[in-house]
Amino acid sequence: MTSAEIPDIVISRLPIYLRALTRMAADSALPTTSSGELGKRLGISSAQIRKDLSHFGEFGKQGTGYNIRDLINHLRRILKVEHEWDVAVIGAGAIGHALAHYNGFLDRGFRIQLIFDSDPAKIGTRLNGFEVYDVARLSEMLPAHNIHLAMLAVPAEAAQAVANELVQAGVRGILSYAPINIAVPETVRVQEIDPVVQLQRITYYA
Amino acid sequence: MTSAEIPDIVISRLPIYLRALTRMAADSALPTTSSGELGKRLGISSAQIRKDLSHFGEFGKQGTGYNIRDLINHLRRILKVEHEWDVAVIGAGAIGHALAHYNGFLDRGFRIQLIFDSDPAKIGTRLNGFEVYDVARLSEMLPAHNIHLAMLAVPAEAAQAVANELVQAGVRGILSYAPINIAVPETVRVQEIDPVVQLQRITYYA
DNA sequence: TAGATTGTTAATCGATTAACAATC
DNA sequence: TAGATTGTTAATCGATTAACAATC
Repeated sequence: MTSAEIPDIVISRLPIYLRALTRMAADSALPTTSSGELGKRLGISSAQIRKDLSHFGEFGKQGTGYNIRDLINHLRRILKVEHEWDVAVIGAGAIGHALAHYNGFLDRGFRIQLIFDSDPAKIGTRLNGFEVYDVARLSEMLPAHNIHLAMLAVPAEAAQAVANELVQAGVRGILSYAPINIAVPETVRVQEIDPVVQLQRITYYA
Repeated sequence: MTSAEIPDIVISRLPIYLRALTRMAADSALPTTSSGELGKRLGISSAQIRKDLSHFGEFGKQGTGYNIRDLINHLRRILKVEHEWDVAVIGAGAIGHALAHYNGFLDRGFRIQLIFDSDPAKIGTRLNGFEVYDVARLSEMLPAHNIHLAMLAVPAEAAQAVANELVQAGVRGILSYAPINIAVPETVRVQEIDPVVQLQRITYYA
């Protein structure tokens, strides 16, 4: 009954639940919600939500539903975002720039700490207050700052090589914006964001 | 036997296959590949790749595998990206800026045509050569330019209202960067990109 | 109490995989 | 021919849903 056996498809829905609940907490005066209400909002069946949550404990009350703030706290703990993770951004181009300026990270568990680039013209400049460091210093600086998460926003040609360095530097998870499949040891988790993949999932149905 | 009954999970893998094949075509001198080779590259079983493709036809040859260029063309046709789609970007902030400068769209089936913002300071300026238009002109300009796809890069508070306007303006698909669940009629397809959701899928396993 | 909603069970539904005849 | 690999079938595996006793 370790967490290892919980299906990844379940895990992938938890951040969606957490996001919707956080919004409900901000929008609504009511302290509670139900699997029915949450499901309607997300287009998911109430049974699926209850089943998903049941992998982790009993968070609701019959007749009443779920206390929103409590469930938020449970999900934060489950997803390990009760505290902030320090994150490095690799690549100070347009995507790195957008990431550095995005203000939606902090209250959802992530704090950008370091930004790297390989372009001498960018190294030493500042991006939203962050100094841009030489990517050559990855292996030195990530361990020194105890950083285990990285967002990869370099050109596709460079992505695999940089990913290798990240792994060497002790990174355990990579959010990759490069439109390629990067290969990493199975101890390292990769999630990728490729807008074209998402767009093509739309056009198929056109 | 219409395409409507093909599982969405299958559709979601096709852009990944297409992307990997395009890379293989560029990298390798060999004209063919096999489900085994492609699967190894993507961490997917060869059986699954053959099964997925079998929904659409017979594209391979026993003993030989698949001609890479042919399979690319089949997938482009299936995903309806043989020709480019004109796309609008709503929001000329950091994300809109990154999208406007991204040069990975055109050869994968998408061409940014119009950019909108609500900020008077941005309206009329240029972003990578594109003029930024007043978002109030959405409902006039999208139909005039025959645009049915949009990338939504506005603040979360504005996202639902803008999505409503997009739907009104005849948009059939939305790629949303807003960290909320936007509600649309079921004739409209939405895909969302939320880096925090992806990061939380990583930290769970930490 | 009556109404609402949970957590869980069992049934259903759907996706993945193993295996192999066909054949290049 | 021998080796390789497809497309497909059937079996297996896993996820979703319907239903309901428990209970707030």
